[in-house]
This record gives sequence, structure tokens and C-alpha cells, in this order.
Amino acid sequence: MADTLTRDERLYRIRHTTAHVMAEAVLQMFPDAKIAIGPPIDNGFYYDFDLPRSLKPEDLEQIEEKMREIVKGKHALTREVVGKEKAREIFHDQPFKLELIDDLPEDVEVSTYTVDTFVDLCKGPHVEDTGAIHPKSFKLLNVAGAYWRGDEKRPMLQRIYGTAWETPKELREHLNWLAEIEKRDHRKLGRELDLFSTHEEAGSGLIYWHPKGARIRTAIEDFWREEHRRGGYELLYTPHVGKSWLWETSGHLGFYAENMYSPMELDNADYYAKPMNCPFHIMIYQTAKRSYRDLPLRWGELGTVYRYERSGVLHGLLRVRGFTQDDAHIFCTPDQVEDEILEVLQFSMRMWHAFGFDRIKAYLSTRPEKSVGDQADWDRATESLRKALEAEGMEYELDEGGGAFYGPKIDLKVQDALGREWQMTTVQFDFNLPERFGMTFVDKDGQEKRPYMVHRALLGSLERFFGVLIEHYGGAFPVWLAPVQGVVVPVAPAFNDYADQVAKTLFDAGYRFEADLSDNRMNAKIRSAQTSKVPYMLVVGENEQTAGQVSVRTRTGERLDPMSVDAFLKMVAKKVTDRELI
RNA sequence: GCCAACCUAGCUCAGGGGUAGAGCAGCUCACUCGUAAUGAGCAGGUCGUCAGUUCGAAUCUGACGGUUGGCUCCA
Repeated sequence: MADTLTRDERLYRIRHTTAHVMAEAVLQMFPDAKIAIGPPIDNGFYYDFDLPRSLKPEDLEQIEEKMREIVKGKHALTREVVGKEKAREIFHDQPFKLELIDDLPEDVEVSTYTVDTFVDLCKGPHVEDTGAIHPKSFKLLNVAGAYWRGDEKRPMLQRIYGTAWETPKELREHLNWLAEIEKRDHRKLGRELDLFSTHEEAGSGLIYWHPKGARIRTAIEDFWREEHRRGGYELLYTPHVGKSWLWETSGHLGFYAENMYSPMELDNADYYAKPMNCPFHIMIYQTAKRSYRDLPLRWGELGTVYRYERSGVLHGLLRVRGFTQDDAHIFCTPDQVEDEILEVLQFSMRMWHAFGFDRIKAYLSTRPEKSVGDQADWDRATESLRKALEAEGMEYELDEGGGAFYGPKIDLKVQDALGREWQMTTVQFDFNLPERFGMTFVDKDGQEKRPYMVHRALLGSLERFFGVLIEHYGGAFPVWLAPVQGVVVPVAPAFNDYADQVAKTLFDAGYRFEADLSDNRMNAKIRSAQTSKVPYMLVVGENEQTAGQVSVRTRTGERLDPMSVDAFLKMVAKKVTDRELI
């Protein structure tokens, strides 16, 4: 029977059972421990405990050791249907379990699973016996605080995370994957490659882009602007602060105030740093009487916004308090909306492919119970989103009722080189703001009508996107993005002039090249370029100088035949214009 | 915000009740050197901040600040 299970099902059981085994081990160490829940999760499992003291990393090793012993006992997992009454007796000294029992629906079959000496309230499923768990295929990873039932008003428990697999080899592979994630950590690479920094003294969650980071951002923005020009967008620049009137009208002071920076008072008025760009774009919309002939209006802005995020959630470039959205708002007639959405989706896909992301998943979120707007508009908008996804042949998951109160949306999650998913693109209808600001356009029939408004951010925020990009490439950016595209390395000081001249030629042609004229030896220069993940190292000496050539070494260690500076320039130019992904 | 761990030179880290160490980076000097580290020397820190204990604190205690892992996966 076990043969018929899928790998995911087998792993689910292994992880579930391993969590129980861990709970038994913890109870052996702390007989008074109160146990909460212990589900399997992606790649592993966790279990939450209320313990008499904080766990130390050494404790994990000890728990792991006990777990191995338990597992080796090949104890059977036995299921027993007990009913609520009996369950209450069994868990009379386990308050968290009692609470869970109370919350179970009446009609559900209440069961327990027993392994060795440990009985847990559990619906299963589990492995047949602990012989199915290889003692060297699991590992406890870390301890973290977690609120009982995720509620910060409830007790803080200690959560032990672990990972578990079918074989020791799979465990090793997973641990290697975790090591790779650590190696690619954008905070680490950001420091090593001198891309960006943050400064607690100057404010957490605020990003400082260093010259090399700024070069990459410039390349991203230039590309972004050009694509928007082609895509029929106009670009806007709007202020960073707005008076309370604006945020009262938009409703932000009502429903978003806790995420906004406190106001600055000036001339008896409160000014707020913007958490979103939309009200500003609407102000521009309102400067003229708009005709159906003007629509659609596609207005984009690289708009920097500020939001208050709780200090504990800040994380490098990925979760910050100040960031630049690649924002745009599309104002259109209901007739136009279908085409507009399709174009946005295609635009987004072009963007992701250009940056080297091919695996993309879509999520369609529909109307929640508490929401504003006409049902007919919601239906039409949702239909246009669905049609666009289908026209693009994209697989998508439906999140019924998962939309914002002001409109349905599509979110795109992109998968990076390590298979991790990041939510980036969002395309969102808004039936709220046009209403609040009283936006109109004059239609063919001379009647004033309400335009449709769509918010969309493709990359999301430049900071967050940069963080994902760094990790996706592990800092080895493709040539079109690399902050330094190549370093010219003279084999000896006698060739410094020639090296300088080569670098200058490439620089003047518009590329990011420099000569390394330091006192170091050639090997050291190559090493230094290599560790900064520079795509090309151009080695020049006697031969090259005489022939007007360069010897090209790539960061992959490959050596190309010597070529003229001109030929190299053409090669780089092609890679840059084609945005090749090597 | 809450729980835990951590905070020593620009970076990575060692040390630890008697007043601070390494490697790399930086600076200086020497070196005619072909595809991942030439050598020598110099300089660099009120050991996160503020209090307390002590003859003496970077080391022990507490508060504060920051960073990191979590706080969404539901028997």
C-alpha cells in the first residue's frame, strides 16, 4: 500500500511523524512541557512548545540524538478514534490540546496517534512505523518564538524547526541548498560587491545605493523607461508629500494610517510622506476634462514611497520602509479594459524574461465579501483578468474572495534560480478611488462617466527587485546589468598605457570598463576581478600591444582567442543590446 | 511590537575581571611579473550605548539601541 503513495505523500508522513518523535524527545527532556501543534511544512516540520526555559542550540543536538534513538526503535504509529470526552481525559494536563479539542467541530472523528510513549491528538496520516524514518535523514534547524495560534495577544511559545527527507542523500542536498541560499544572500553580496548599505543611525529600512548598485539600477531604469515608451506609457514625476486633504479623500488616513509615517506640520497643515502614488496621479487626471478620446491614459512613475513597517519585519532590500515602485495607473473606458489588461500581462512577461526569469505563476483574486463597487463592474473586471491569463496561456490559481475591497487583481510570482517564489507583479483594479475623487470622462454620448482605474507594478519595488536579482544571479550579473563589465589587466607595469587606452576606448563607446593599474601582480588583479564577478578580464601584454588586440578571459574561467579591441567591442555591444543572459 | 541569539578594526572573526588580537581590505616601499593572492613595513578599535557590581569591566548584571532567525503552513 505504501508503494501507491506519491513522493509528496510519503514526505508528508515522514515529516509529520518526525514532528511527533521530536515532541516525544522534548517531553523526555522536559516532562512538564506543554505541547501545542506540530505540522509538516515545506521541506520539514515544526512543533511548538511551552517550556520552563529557553532552548539553546546545544539542546537541539541533544533532542536530535534522542530522536534518533526513538526512531531506531521501529515503533508502530497506532491510530485510535477516541471521541472528544476521552480526548479531554487523555490531554487533561495539556491546555493547548484542550483548546484544540474544544474548537473541533462536533461531527469530526477525534483521533490520537501513539508512537512509543507519546500520544498526540492528531488526524494523521503517519508512516506505519518509525522504521520508515532514516535516522540520518532529518535535522533540527533552529528555535524561534511563535505566538500560540499566530496571535500576538496569546502566549509566546518556542518553535523548533526541522527538516526531514526520505534518504540521507536528500537531506544532504537540502542542506547544500540552504548553504547556497546563504552564499547568495543579497545582504552579504551587497556588502562584498559594494552595491548598497543601510544605516541604523540614519534610519532602519532605508536603502543607500552605492555607485555599483546605482549603475545596475540605472541599467534597469533605462530599460524600464524605454519599454514603457514603446508600450505607450507617459511618465510622471509627483511630489513625495501631500496634505491631509489628499489622504482623507483617498481614504488612506482611514484605512492605511498605521502604515504611514507621522505627519509633518507646516503652516497649520499636516503633510504626509506618500505610501502610494495613486492619489497624485489622480490629481493630474483631474487637471483637465477628459474625453473618451483621451483614453486609455497609461501613466507610469518610478515613485518613491514610505511605509511604516514594524521593526522586526525589516529584511535587507526585501522588506524596507522606503522604496521606489515601478508604478503605473491606467485610466480607461470599460470597453478598453480587456485589451489593456492583456497588454499589461504581456508587458510584464517580457520584462521578466528580459531579466532571466522564466518560471512564473499567476494568482487571480476575486471579490471579497466586504467590498465596494457595482457587481457588474467587478464581473467585467474579473472576466478581463481571466481572459488575459487565458490568452497568454498562463496557468493560474484562483483565490476566491482574495481580492482587495476595492477591486480584483492578478499577482505574479516569479521563481528564482534556486526555485524560490517571489511575489512581484501586481495588476489591480480600483473601483474605490475614482469614486472618492469623483473622476469622470465624457463619453461619445456626451454623458460624464466613471473611468476604470488599474494600478500595476511590474517589478514591484526597485529595492526588492534588486534583492531578488542579486540572489537570482548570485551577484554574477549578465553583461548588460553588470556594474563593471570588464577590467583590463596589464601583465606588467610596462603595459599600463596600453591597458589604459583599451579601457578608455571601451568606456568612451559607452560601456563600463576600467583598467587595473594598481601595484598588484597580474594574478592578483585577475583574482580581484574574478571575486567581484566581473564578466570579462582583458589581459594585455607585449603580444596584444603589438597586434592591437586583447586576450579575453571570462569569469567562468574560459579563455577566448586574442581579438582586436574592435571585435571585442562588437561582441560586448551585441550582448548588451540583446540583453544576453550569460 | 513579541520570543531567542548576537553586537570586538572597513570586512570576516578569535579572545575574555588586570586594561585588545589575527586574516583580508587600506597606506608606504621594493619587485620587468602572461590568466584566481609577490614580499616587507605602517596605520587602524573609548570591544553597540547608558547605568550598576568591583580596587579594577571589553569581560559580570540591568536597561536601551541595532542586527539576525521566527511570530503565514493548524490536531
